[in-house]
Amino acid sequence: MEFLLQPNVYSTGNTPNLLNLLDKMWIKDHNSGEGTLYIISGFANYNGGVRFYPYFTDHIHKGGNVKVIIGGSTSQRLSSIQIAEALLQCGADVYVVNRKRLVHAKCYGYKTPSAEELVVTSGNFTGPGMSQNAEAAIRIDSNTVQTMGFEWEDLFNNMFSQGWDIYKLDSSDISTKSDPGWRLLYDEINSTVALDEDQQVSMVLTLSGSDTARIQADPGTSASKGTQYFWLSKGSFDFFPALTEKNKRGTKNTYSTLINMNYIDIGVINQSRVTFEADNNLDFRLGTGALRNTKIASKDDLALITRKSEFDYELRIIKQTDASYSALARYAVNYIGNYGKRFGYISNSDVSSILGVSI
DNA sequence: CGCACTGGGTCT
DNA sequence: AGACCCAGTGCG
Repeated sequence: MEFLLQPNVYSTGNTPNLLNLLDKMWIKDHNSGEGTLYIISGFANYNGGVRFYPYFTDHIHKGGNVKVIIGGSTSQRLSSIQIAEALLQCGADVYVVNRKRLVHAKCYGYKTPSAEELVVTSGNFTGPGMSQNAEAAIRIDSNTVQTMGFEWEDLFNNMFSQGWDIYKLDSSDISTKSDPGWRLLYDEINSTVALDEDQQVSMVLTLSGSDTARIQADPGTSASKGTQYFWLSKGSFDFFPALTEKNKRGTKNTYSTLINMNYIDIGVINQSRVTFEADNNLDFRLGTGALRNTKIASKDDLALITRKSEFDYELRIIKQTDASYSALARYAVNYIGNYGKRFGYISNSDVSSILGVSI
């Protein structure tokens, strides 16, 4: 049994967030191909599931099942077209329940011939719900699940027999989207809504040696070879748009998207790719090629990445010697990796007052 | 020539 | 084995 309140506020089992709790339950403690994985969530978006798509696919190819119930609405942005497509492409059964009030539960788990496990949480199957929102979650072990008489199939069957307005989506319908269930889902990519106020934030990231090696390198040298990245935490999926682009060459699944990056310090506006290396080493990387050879950032300097809108970002390097360094660095509260890297978020309005510029 | 890929390393 | 860290290769 394990309880947590994310992000990294309180945990009885050294698990910082819901994403890692589901990692443990579904991937570490469950054998791919065995039984059925279950998801119930009122809200769902692409980045909520991006860590799991290769595993779901593998699990289903080996004979397992994935059953998903998500909320939908024609008037509210509950669950997205993109996550429904991704889950269907994994081979999952996807059910959309019309109207928010009917599904406000968030439960995750699995059933195998020998065990059933259950996570009950406030965290939705979304990027923020998985990591940065303050959400509680409890993982209930199979003995306790059995003792209380919980069974996933009973829960699903009872939900299906309530007479609710439920639409089962079909993978053969992805291109046409003729089923009315699709109209209960919103479009993450082509939507024009402004960011919520709580998403008008900047990421504060301490830079590692590999983050700045190519920035410091001279052109044409061996140290300048390869791609210039900032390595991020996969706990920051929610800071970026849906990572819906899959790799075209190569065999290891990656999920990425392009964002518009305004490199304030050098006056360059470029597209930058943010990539999750799902089948390689779980790297989560932000391409920052415009900084190559510029020498404007050194190890332990800060990158301040400001999200202006869905796809528009600004990047500022804050040197250790800059006056604003300490005021900004204190927002990088999440320790990640094993080399002292930290990241965190600060509201854009607070960035404005610290830097004395309008963001 | 830059960046999508590759595939290790290292610490927990 | 997970998750950042690092140093490239070779493709377009």
